[in-house]
Amino acid sequence: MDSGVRQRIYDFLDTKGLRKTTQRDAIIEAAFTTTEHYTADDLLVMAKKVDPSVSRATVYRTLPLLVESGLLREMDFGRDHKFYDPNYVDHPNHNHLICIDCTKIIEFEDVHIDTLEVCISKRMGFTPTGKVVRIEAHCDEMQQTGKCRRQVDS
Amino acid sequence: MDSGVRQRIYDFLDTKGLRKTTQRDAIIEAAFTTTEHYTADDLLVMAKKVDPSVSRATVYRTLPLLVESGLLREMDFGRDHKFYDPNYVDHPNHNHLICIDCTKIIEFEDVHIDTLEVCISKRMGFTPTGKVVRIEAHCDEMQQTGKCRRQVDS
DNA sequence: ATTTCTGCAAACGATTTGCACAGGG
DNA sequence: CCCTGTGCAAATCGTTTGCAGAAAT
Repeated sequence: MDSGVRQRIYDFLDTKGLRKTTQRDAIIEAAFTTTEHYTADDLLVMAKKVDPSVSRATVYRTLPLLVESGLLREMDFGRDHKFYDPNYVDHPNHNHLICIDCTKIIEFEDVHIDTLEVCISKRMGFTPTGKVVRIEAHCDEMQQTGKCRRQVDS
Repeated sequence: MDSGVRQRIYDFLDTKGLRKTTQRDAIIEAAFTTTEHYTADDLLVMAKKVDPSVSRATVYRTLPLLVESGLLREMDFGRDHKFYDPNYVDHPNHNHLICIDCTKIIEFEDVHIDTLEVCISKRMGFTPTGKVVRIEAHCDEMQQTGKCRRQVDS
């Protein structure tokens, strides 16, 4: 976990007059030590490994703070639960491609998309602050060989 | 409502061995007579105007069918409920720009995005089947005049 | 006649919240 | 000390589901 992350969050909390606690610390530690996407419940499990006293309620109360700080991103895939993506810290403009064959999510960046985002917005009289780009696609490998190499998914 | 839409849905239902019912008819009528986005509950209200016997359960049971048929699209904005967008029938490739100032949602199409979708996917070894592009932006008018003309929102 | 559909109301499940105590400043 | 943060358990609320009767083919 990038040591600057915790500092950035505590600066953010400070600005809001919120306190530094062991539970929040454990949740932050867990939230940014992985590069995987996770649900609130996943995070609870991970945070409990850091500090078993962390409760589900605190996770649910902390998540919106992390999102508001801008370091964690809430993702709405078409699925049931909300997912969270900690990788925006290092890759603020990344996008997602979802493999229909193995449901694996691949992150990618593309400057053309970023440029288009601005151009299109400006054309309509807007100044963009963010975007969500999600592509759903079939794996060519699956098409040709009948199986998807990434299919190591849980 | 485009008369072909109902036919297309009933063809779809037929393929699945499902029946034509007055309630489904009312829901379909309501679902595609508007160009607004709506929630399941919104649709219930609209469908009840067509046929008061329509119940919430039937709306919830019909919505996934319409989505599966490809004529209705489920949209995950960051908001609480699921929204549905009936405009993919006429504009299968449209995207959304959300005005942060008035929360209004503007639909737009852009061939460059469509091209990029294919190029980027291919580069990674995929064949795209669909995309979600959502831009969040500030209204320049708001920036300059202090108010957003579109702010006639509910 | 057979099978799917429906409305109703109860169930569900992720998330939120009220409360009394714990802990940071 | 004061005020915020916490765990617990109960509440919330959009959505799903079991059931018995209604409707479609």
